[in-house]
Amino acid sequence: MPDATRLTPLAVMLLATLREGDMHPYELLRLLRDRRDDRLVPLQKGTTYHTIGRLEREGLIAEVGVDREGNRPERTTYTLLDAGRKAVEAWVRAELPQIDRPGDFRVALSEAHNLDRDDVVALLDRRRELLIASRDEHRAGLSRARDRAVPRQYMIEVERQAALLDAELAWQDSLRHGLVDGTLLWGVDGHPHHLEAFRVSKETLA
Amino acid sequence: MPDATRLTPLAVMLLATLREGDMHPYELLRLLRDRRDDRLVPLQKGTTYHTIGRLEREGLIAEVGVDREGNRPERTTYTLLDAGRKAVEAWVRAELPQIDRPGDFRVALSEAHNLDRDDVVALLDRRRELLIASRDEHRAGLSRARDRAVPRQYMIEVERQAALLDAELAWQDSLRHGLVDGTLLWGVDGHPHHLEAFRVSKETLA
DNA sequence: TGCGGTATAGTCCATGTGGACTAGTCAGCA
DNA sequence: TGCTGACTAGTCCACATGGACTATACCGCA
Repeated sequence: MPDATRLTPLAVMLLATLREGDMHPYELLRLLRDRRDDRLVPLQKGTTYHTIGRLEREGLIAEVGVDREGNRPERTTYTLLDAGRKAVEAWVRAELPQIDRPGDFRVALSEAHNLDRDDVVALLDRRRELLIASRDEHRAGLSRARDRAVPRQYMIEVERQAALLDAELAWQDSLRHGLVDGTLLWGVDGHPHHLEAFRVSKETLA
Repeated sequence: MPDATRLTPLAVMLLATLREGDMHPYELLRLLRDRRDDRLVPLQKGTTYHTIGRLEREGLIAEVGVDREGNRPERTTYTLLDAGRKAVEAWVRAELPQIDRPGDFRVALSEAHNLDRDDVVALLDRRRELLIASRDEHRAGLSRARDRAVPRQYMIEVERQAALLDAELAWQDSLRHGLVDGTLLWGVDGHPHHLEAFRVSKETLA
């Protein structure tokens, strides 16, 4: 019921950004680029406009007037609907425990601050199991390969993957600790001046 | 000159697999699936057939007869042309030093054994600089954020990325050591029975 | 005053992807 | 013997992506 149509990572970023206020597509794009969000998703113009159109047809955002400045092309401003807000949350909940689609996970992690602490911990715990299973499969493959005297040069990508999975596990466990023992402030507790702080945080990478 | 048209990761895998002998598309697909190469690239049927068609039009592979068994649909067998062989190598050379498109890098790494040792070291050294630059940028962003008292909850994705870049660097340095001090056998030295060993190595993940 | 470059704002088309569909074959089982 | 499900082999269509294109406004500089 939450949504039948699967959101793309870009769609999620656009919806999430619209929480900060009504905007027109080009403004969204410029904002995300200034914030270096092209680290997370490719930010192309064509794709952005198409995505906005789609989100409107799906009832997640809506037009709120067409303003025009001087003789420039008209700018259609959009607003985030409640369905859109819910769709983001559902998407984050769905992607946070996954390990395929690493790109999507990064986006989900960036938007995880919308969920509350306990939910994030639970979702990441599910992810942890998948990480361990995958790491073990890779290790098992490596030892089978050794048994069969397979030259190591063919296994370097598997070795790398195992190493990175270990690193991911280590990082995630440290995040978990921060979340459960309260070291890492979360949600409303975490930001003194609410949205202003958020806005700044995003610009800080530039 | 090497290629004007950009290869997709799947195309590279298909070309690389055709080195093991002439095959028809379905056989390629089944082989790659058995080898769990869907770890590296999505292996869909539609995409596979389209890619094969494209590779033929571009002159990287060629039909070598249409065989048919019983009343089943005809199977068009393809062979790897020399241009195709070169295209794979060029692609690997191009992707191995990059850090955007992590998925492509994994494919390049899997096929790196076609290049010789010194080339791989040189290409990875270029990549190392990019890794360090990116890691440092992420760290700089984090300390700027601290200075401006940006709540840490908004920075967790950046923290993660910095941590994973460190892990990647550590892994890559260990690979480099193996390559330069000869611990890691490479190229023809590395495999006692040539292609048989290779074939086995791929199946060993299953 | 005129020129070029960049920013604003958006459209359009070629290509790539992936799920749905077709259709025959074979093995197991009731 | 007939039915079901899985495997073989491939086609087709809807959608997403991204580069190219259009067109106006503004700023600096010569």
